[in-house]
Amino acid sequence: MTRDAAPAAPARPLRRDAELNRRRILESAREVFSQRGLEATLDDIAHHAGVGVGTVYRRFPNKEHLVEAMFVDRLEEVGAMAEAALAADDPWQGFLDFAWKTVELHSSDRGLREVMLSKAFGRERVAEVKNRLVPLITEVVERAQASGQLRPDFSVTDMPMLHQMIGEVIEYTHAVRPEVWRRYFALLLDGLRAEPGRAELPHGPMCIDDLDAAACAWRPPRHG
Amino acid sequence: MTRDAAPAAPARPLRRDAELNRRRILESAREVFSQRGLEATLDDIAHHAGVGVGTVYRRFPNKEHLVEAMFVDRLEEVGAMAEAALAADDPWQGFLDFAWKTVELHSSDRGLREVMLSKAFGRERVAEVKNRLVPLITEVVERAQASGQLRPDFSVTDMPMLHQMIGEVIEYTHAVRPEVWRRYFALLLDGLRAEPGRAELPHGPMCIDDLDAAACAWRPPRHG
DNA sequence: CAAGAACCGGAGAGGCTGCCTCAACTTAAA
DNA sequence: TTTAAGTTGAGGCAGCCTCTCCGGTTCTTG
Repeated sequence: MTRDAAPAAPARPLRRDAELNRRRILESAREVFSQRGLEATLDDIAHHAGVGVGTVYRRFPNKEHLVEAMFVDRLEEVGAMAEAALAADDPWQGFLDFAWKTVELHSSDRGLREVMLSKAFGRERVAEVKNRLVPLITEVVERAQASGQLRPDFSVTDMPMLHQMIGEVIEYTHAVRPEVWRRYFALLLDGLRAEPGRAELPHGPMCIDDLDAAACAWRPPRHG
Repeated sequence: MTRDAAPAAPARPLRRDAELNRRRILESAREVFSQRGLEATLDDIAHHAGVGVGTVYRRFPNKEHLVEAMFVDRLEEVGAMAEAALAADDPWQGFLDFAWKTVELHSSDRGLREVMLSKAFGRERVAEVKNRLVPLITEVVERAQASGQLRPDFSVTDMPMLHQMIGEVIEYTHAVRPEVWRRYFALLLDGLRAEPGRAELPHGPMCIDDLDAAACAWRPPRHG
């Protein structure tokens, strides 16, 4: 559990009810951010936690600090996944597992996806964890390449783009067919093998009506 | 050139200066929408055209009508591309050309991309043109499959998802490496061939710094 | 060369949304 | 019992966008 936000806090313990509320807020933040992304309001989170907005602001100076407190742990999870991939006997299988698992994580947590792919959220701590991830993922990729199973012209910097692409599919379709992203990720992975091959797609295509429904729900991103 | 927006206008000709302004507005709308997407304000467009906002609103009852007037023609272009694809000798080459050309169109016109992939913009006329596109594209796909070169488990409904994926790459990277999307589209297409094969990627990977810059600029989409 | 219809400009009304504050009230803990 | 810590939620403030309005300008026609 991440501690509160004060820089070098003397760690004065919170009053019992306050501590309870703090937990409730964190819990709600996790739920709300994962469903609605970082655009969720602190008002939303407060309401969802059954406390007043003021209570949230008393505990976290602003949204950014809350995000920070929220996502450091989850980012560490990704690190653990990378380590598991490196421990795998078959480098290619390790790579595949890592890729599927991280995308799965993104699919279940919109907030995490946004923190991972943008530098606009979270501050030092988040950036630091992310930096620690880079060499790890690089090795996952290079090991798979060295084993001759991942195409040699693939690059670590392609990884976030993979996530970006599938992230968009998830965003577009989650209300209609929350699992179709697997189809497109499989398609993508079929283009990644060094020895070309075709895996069976793990999910059928959408029908036109699904697509229509998705198009109705979708709103394009807002500026930069 | 699309005419003005009145339902069954008696076609009273505009005054010369008014007509000039109307053209200027349309031209600016095309430019501004294509660069900044449909989130651009009518104020922006007016300013860019060197006229007052009032002038825009005098000519187009609201933003939606302007969008409508704007994009019907461009959508027709896509239809023409599909027909060209059907006329190609090699069905697979036709499919490839169509895919590359449409994505290229999206890459140069953010507004068009948004109109294509969302049902929230444009009204009857746009919807109608889009509907006419469906059977055409279906045939492009099926012809490529019948020739045995496009993988048989591909579906027409996968086409918009391809565009969605690459659209996101474009969005994410255009400020930094406006052409990398080609790399990822090639990767995707490598997963689409029935007979697996590896084409040389038409664009190298980004370096870490580029990726960082892209991540800084990127803001996640805003709700639905 | 009027006269007047059509047109222009752009400040700002009106409406929405989101971040955060504060004064009045409640409660745990010493 | 006292009091510091905690809570609350309406509302201040700021930004953003769509669209209106009216004083002033410009074209066109008789």
